[in-house]
Amino acid sequence: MKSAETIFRQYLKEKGLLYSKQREQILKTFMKARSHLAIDDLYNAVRKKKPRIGLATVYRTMRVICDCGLAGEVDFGDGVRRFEHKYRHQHHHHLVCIKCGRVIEVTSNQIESLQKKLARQHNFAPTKDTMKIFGICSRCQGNG
Amino acid sequence: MKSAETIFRQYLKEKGLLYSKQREQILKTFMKARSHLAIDDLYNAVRKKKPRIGLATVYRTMRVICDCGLAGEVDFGDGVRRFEHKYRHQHHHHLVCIKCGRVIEVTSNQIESLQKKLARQHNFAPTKDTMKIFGICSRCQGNG
DNA sequence: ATTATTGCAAAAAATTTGCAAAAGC
DNA sequence: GCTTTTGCAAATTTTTTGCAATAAT
Repeated sequence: MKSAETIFRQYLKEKGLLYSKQREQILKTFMKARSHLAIDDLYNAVRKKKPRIGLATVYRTMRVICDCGLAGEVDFGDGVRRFEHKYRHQHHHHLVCIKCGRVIEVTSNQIESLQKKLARQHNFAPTKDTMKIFGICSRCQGNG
Repeated sequence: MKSAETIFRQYLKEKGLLYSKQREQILKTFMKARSHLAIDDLYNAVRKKKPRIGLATVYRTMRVICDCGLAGEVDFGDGVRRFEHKYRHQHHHHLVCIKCGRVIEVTSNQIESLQKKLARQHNFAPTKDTMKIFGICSRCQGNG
């Protein structure tokens, strides 16, 4: 299977874009980091390696990384845009704890097929779907 | 069944808040309008009745209207915050057309119960859930 | 009379853009 | 060498906040 870097390089070449040091570093940092990072988290992490990098470059590069399918945007309803990994990650949904912010990833083939069925019933050609359940996670139910 | 206005008034009283002309007008305009309106749509609609109203008042009031359960925030992934009706509306999910922006509301008891099951499996106490399917709607599949 | 609310303008926060200098191919 | 990208700062966009004047009970 192709590495994330290979996918990125091929995508850039295909679109006539360049493989800059900055893009390389941002991809590396993103791939290494935990999922669900905000731009700011990523910006700070990248700055440790490349202190002079600009925030705009991180924004611009994350768009490209999303476009090539290695990352996806997620929104947990708190107004903060986050990115999650899509390389070697299967499609999943989220349980979002409204107390501690923890995010649990879950998969369900049954939900997938119900989604497909719903789309079919409405003659709707689906390209993407998201499902989130907000609530209190097991850890937080114990503490006040 | 209580009217939306009654619910709003009772909520305000209960919280020690006042029933101002502005709040009255914003609720009326919201209740009359189609669902899924952005703050700006609502602001413009309200201004036709009360030209001197401030945008901040609309923001502040919509928060109260959400808090009392008459409206809910929705996000269709385009960076625009919208509000939908929750008065006499059953819980539903959305099919969002990425071409024309049309939003189709759908309900599915099966999905609801799978969501509950998923939550139970993770010892997660759910308070809210959202599901959205993005894709091309039937109308748009015909055109180009 | 007392307290909450308003409109306005200013502040914040998040994201995008213009541009000259630098880097990639 | 030509084109894309970068860093920076400025501009946009969206939302919130401070505050003196006003309205609600």
